[in-house]
Amino acid sequence: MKTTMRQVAEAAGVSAMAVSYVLHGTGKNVRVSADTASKIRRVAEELNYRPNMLARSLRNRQTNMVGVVFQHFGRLSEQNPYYPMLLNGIMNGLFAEGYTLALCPQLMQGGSDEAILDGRFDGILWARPDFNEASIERFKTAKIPLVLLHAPPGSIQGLPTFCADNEGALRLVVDHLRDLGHHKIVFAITEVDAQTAEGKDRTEAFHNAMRDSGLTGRVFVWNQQPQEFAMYWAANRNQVTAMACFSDTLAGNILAACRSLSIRVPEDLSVVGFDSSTFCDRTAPPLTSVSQPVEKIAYEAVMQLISLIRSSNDAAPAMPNLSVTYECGLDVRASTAPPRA
Amino acid sequence: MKTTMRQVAEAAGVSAMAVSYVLHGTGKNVRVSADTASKIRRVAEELNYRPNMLARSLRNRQTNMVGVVFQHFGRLSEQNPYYPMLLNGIMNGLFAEGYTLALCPQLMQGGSDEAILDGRFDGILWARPDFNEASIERFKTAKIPLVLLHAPPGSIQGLPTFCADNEGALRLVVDHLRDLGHHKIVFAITEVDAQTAEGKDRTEAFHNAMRDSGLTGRVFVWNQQPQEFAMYWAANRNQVTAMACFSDTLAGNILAACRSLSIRVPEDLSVVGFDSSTFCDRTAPPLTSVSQPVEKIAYEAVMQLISLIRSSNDAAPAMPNLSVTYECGLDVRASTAPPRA
DNA sequence: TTGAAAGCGTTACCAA
DNA sequence: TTGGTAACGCTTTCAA
Repeated sequence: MKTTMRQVAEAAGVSAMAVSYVLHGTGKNVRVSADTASKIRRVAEELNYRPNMLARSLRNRQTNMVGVVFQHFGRLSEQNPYYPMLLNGIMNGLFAEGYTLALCPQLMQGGSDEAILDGRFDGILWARPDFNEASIERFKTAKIPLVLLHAPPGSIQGLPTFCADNEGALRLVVDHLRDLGHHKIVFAITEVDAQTAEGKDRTEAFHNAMRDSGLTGRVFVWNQQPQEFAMYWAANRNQVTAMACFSDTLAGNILAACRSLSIRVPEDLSVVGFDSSTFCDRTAPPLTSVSQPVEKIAYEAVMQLISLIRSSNDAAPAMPNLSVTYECGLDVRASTAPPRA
Repeated sequence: MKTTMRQVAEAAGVSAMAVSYVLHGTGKNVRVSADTASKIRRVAEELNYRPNMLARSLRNRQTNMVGVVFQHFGRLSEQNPYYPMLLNGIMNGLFAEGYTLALCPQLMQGGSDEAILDGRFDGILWARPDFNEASIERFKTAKIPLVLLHAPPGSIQGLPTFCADNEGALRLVVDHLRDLGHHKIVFAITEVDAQTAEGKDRTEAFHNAMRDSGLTGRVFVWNQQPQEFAMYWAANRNQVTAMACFSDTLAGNILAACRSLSIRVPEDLSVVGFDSSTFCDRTAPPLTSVSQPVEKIAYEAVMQLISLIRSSNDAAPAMPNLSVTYECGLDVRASTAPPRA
């Protein structure tokens, strides 16, 4: 049997609330003499008392738990270190502030998101790229602190969003390729990613950057089947000398597809990834890629969420409309080169 | 304001427990007419009622939450996909059974492990390689379902453990290297890993395998400083033609160190990793490595934990002494070859 | 300075 | 078939 506060109180010859005050600093109208306090502490120690968090949470209406949703259509990639980096940022932020990170099936498996509302979580970090109007609406009416990652600014009104500066990033990519002499540049994206807000944002950013360079960009939506890539290449080999990819993972798959089709990178095709993780140093050839501060983004989103949680009791809720973008860089490696004459 | 069960009951003109029965199937002695039931459901819908999980957990003494401890001295590696694989296995098991995965700071940051006992978790999955006698003792007395990963059989009595078959794995490695013609084989391990139970187990397994092959094995404990490796090589270059490493990550670092010292792999030195993740295909040269079914191990450990949780209410607690090991394979890639004559 | 009592939202037990 | 009552473990308010 677990020891309860009452048992401690009884054994120490005091009331339950004295114990509560001494051990948790609760109750402002209460003063206990130093003697009593130390006696309570000793008795608690002797009885091996452990406060029950459930009861405290129920009473205090706060759980110190944050729900995190980061699953991207299934499984974590084994190749792309994106999620470890994301988790590092999240854990750094949450743990330093004493919050527990929870991944709950209802949130992760995309069933009903009632779990958001059942009192389990003080706040939600939505780090998954897919969300639709209906869920956004529920988020807003839920009145629970909520922060979104991967949500391009403007895609959502009234909720704080944290996202890479896709516009600037794709400008870097296009400028780099154009400076190398490329004109026939294609943006490659998977069918799945193409449906996310960030997918749409990067696609649009690509078009904008191309237009500003006086070029016309085209998009290759790939279902990740090898034969589909072979067909695309057969039909378009004269229309494309460079591919800017939505992610490193996709770029890696394209490198593999090129290898099996004897398409030489970068001689026949330049390839650019997005994320610039350690993964890019291991590919053959090493992958030129957009770098974004994943861990920093995650960390700052978490800290914003925590401040939102802490101020949610106050009268004036702190700026729920915050929208932060992060500047990206371009790490040039060996997968890009001038096109063949 | 959140709608409570009582409000639903009042609005429907019934008692709270009728609501509880209809919505959660609780209370066996209770029958409600079909009319009443549907009315209750309708009213609950209208009032947008959401059951409060905290209250239910407090009352039922179960949270459907499992605490997972997997942090290995700091951060998740960005190179080694070990943790994504581990998490995939854990999430597959937990989510399918409706459990929430929690990472809480007290458990992850190695402070006091009181969080184990404060009622938050139905069970604990200890997936971290470090544990000492004292913590084991607390685990046992805690009486909370607990399963350990990375704990070699025999290292812990009275708790279920799930682990790779290190003995067989290192036999595969030594046999492979011996068959190639190697005699001077060294087991490489980091200082940190050397202190874990699994580190000790693999070291011992290496010695056993070497002895059975009529060889004498030596161990290189590396603090991961480049100059330390340079010194080791300068002093031992004639005593070592092959290194069996504790992990892929370590093997990767050794490959990098070799490159900077112009030590050719595999001509001058054969290197073997442990885990055989996708990481091994990306290294130069691709890394020969022991394969272990990480995801399967994690999944089955989780399922065992869940069955332990479910039977912990029963009279007969289900075999707490289970100890499972998993057969490993050897994926031969390009980092091993016969030694130079 | 201390204690008694009333909740938080839910479920189990027992009477009706 | 129903409903009251007590309890889960803690904290706050109010009274002593």
